[in-house]
Parts: sequence; structure tokens; C-alpha cells
Amino acid sequence: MNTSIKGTEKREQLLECAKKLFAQKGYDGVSTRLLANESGTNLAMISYYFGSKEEMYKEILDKNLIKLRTDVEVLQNPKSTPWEKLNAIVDVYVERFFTNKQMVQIVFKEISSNKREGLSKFVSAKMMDNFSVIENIIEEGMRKKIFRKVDGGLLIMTIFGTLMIYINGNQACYKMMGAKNGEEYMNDAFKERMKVYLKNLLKNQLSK
Amino acid sequence: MNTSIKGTEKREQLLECAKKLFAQKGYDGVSTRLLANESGTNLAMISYYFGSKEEMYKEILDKNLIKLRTDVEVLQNPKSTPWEKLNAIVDVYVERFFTNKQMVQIVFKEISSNKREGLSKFVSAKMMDNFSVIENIIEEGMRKKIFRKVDGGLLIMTIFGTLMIYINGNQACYKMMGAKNGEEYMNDAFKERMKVYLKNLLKNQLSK
DNA sequence: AAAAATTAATCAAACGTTTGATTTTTATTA
DNA sequence: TAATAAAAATCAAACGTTTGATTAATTTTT
Repeated sequence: MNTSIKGTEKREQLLECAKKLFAQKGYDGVSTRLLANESGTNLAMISYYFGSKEEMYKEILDKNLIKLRTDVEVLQNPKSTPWEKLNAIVDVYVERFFTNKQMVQIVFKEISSNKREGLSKFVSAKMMDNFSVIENIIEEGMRKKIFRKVDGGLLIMTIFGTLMIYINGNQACYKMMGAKNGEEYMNDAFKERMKVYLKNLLKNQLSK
Repeated sequence: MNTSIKGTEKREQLLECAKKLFAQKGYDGVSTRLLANESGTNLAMISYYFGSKEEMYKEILDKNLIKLRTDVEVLQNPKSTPWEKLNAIVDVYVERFFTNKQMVQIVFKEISSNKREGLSKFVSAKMMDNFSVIENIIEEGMRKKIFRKVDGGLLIMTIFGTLMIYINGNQACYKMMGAKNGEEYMNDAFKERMKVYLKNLLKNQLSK
């Protein structure tokens, strides 16, 4: 069994294809045979490179969720006002959710799966990280009397809930947004619309 | 193959147990054998009463989603103001999401599954129904110049997104809300907190 | 006794994984 | 540089297990 970090071409092919398929069909919806065919590799390559299907899945989550976290930390500039931070956070998250649609879909599925014991805790921890970043800004703003007193916990769920529902959206969501199809739904115009909307929502909720 | 509506005791046992298990583990996570054991019936009873596992699953979604829709229509009293309607809607939906946690979890999983072709469209249609109810109220309020002009499509996703994320919440959400465990998280106090929060959010977003 | 409900036994298909052989690449030796 | 050895990558085939479903026999109900 070879589980070394060294990436070969086929290994990357597998990872990329698996990410796409897991996002579309979920963990159980992707058989090792399907993955082998779609990625143009052999069935045995999964065990060969990752040890098992589940370990490959873990690696995908691991890699991408870690990337998410580090991106946010850059924003923690002590000079910025809470308002500036909050608007910057919105830009970053919207950008990220629209760009990494596949990962959002995978996490969306994983959140409530209750299978793969350890992974649930792992995803929970990563979510908590992301929650905390926003929570700290909101609390800073409230402490400095810049923000109105609000239910910070629920406001954070509102932000992520809106984005989650949007990105995982089905036909009903396309229609609700007035988008002709799935591609238009994810284009730059709609992305900007989301940024404006969320910033406005936060303004209305937090302004005194 | 017997798929008659006539409910026997074992048939109801199966339905109730399946609903619980599907909510916990998802469609693929519940094998027919597990379901038979947990419900205290025999494996063959699934085919006997429902034709197949999938048809049983469909019946669960069908029954419960239809119930959701009809409940809302009662609220459409022409005498009420948009504000009254909106607050009533919040009460109804929060109540429903907290009471029917299992169904919310099943729908949450189904929304982004892409398996079971026909069911996705079915769920989409039901979601659209629920969206429309709120959309109409918001548009009525805006038309009558009672509400401020807002992005109605996204506001609706915010409401459902907040509820969805909350109900399907994991450890990260418990913590964020300051709940000690999953039971406290779903108790009446938190339910009321959600109602207050959502009404307030709508007030802030829609008030002139 | 006929019908309906329930059971244990059985089925083919699909699953994730492993195997042993083969090819391709890399490193070593002459 | 050519020949050779070692390592890594790839493959088709098979493994044992689990899956959803069905059968035929049995029990219960009417």
C-alpha cells in the first residue's frame, strides 16, 4: 500500500475527478468502478494511492478545508474597523463559495451525514473555525458600541445558511432568483448580487 | 406485490422507523436489513407493503411534504396585513421545522443528492411552493409601499437557509448557540429565540 | 378452508478491496 | 553509453461481503 504524498499524474487525476463526482453524487453515489472509469484510471489505483476510498475522500476534505481557513486569517488586520472587516469577510466568503462550489456541496452533504464518525467531528471543527472568525468581529463591534446588540450566533447561521442554500440550490432556487439555468445562477452578476445583499443585510441588522 | 394504502400495524412500524433512520443516516445509510431489525419486522415486509425500499422512501417524503404545504395555506387571510402575515409565517415555519426535525433532515439530504431523479424534481416543486407563499407576501408588501424594496429571492433563501442550517446543525452550531447538547438545542426556549430572531431580521430588512 | 401476513432461505448484482502478473520508469552497474 | 537491476505504476481478474429483492414455506387471521 502506497500512501505517500508524492503526487503522480494519475493520482491528481483521481483526486480532481473524485472531487467532482463526490460533489455531484455524494460519497455513496460514487462507486470505485465509476470513479476509475470517469478518471481514466484503473480500479486498483484507489487503494494503491490512497489506501481506500474513504481515505481518499478524507484527503479531499482535508486539503480543501484547510485552504479555506488560512485564507480568512489574512483578513485579521488590527487596523481595520469592524465594518471594514465584516464587508471584507463577506467578499471573501462569497467569492470562495462561488469558486469552490464543489467543496461546498461536499461539505453540505457531510454536515448531516452521521456516517464516517471521525469526519463529522473534523468538519464540525472546521465550521467552528469559520464561525469564530465572524463571531469575533461581531463581538468586537458590539463591545465597542459600533454595532447594535444582536443575536450573534443566529446571525452567523444566517450568513452561512443563505450561502449554503444558494450554492446547493436546485431548480426552485434558480427560479426564485430569476436565473435561466445553473450556469447563469453561478455567474459573476449573481455573485455580486449576493455580496451586495449580504453586506446590506449585515448593515441593517447591526447598524444602530 | 402489495402496495395498497391499507395500513397494518407492521406497515406503520416500518414507516415510522424508516423516517427516523433515514433522517439519521440518509437513504443509502439504511439497509433493508437494518430497517427490518430496528422496526421489529421481517426483511420481506418492505417489498410486501411498499413494493421496494425506494417506493417506501417516496411515500415518506410524499406524505410529509404535502402536509407542510396545506398547513401554510390556512394563513392566507386576505384581511391580514403583510406584516401580520409575515410574522405568522415565521411562527408556523419555525414551529414546523422544530417539530418535524426528521423530515427537515431528510429534505436537507435530498436537496443536493442528484440521485433518485424524479424525487429531486418533486422536492424542488415543494420547495418552490413554500418559497412562493413568502414571495407573494413580500411582493404584496412592496407593491403597497409598506415594505422597503429588497432582494426578495435572497431574503427567502435567508429564512430557509437559517432554519436549514440550524436544524441540521452539528456540534459547531450547538456551541455557537451556547447549547449544552442536542436536546437543549431543540427545546422551546431556543425555538422562541429563533422566532424572535427571524421576525426581527425581517423587520430590519423590510421596514422603511 | 381461503386469504392475508410473516418468516427463513435464497438470488443475482454491486460493492470495496486485494491479488499476482505485467508494463513503464528510474537507478545502478559495466 | 549500453546493459542490467530495482522500483514504481498499471492492469485484468478474482475475492468475500453486502445490497435490494424474491421465493416458497409457514403461521395467523378471517
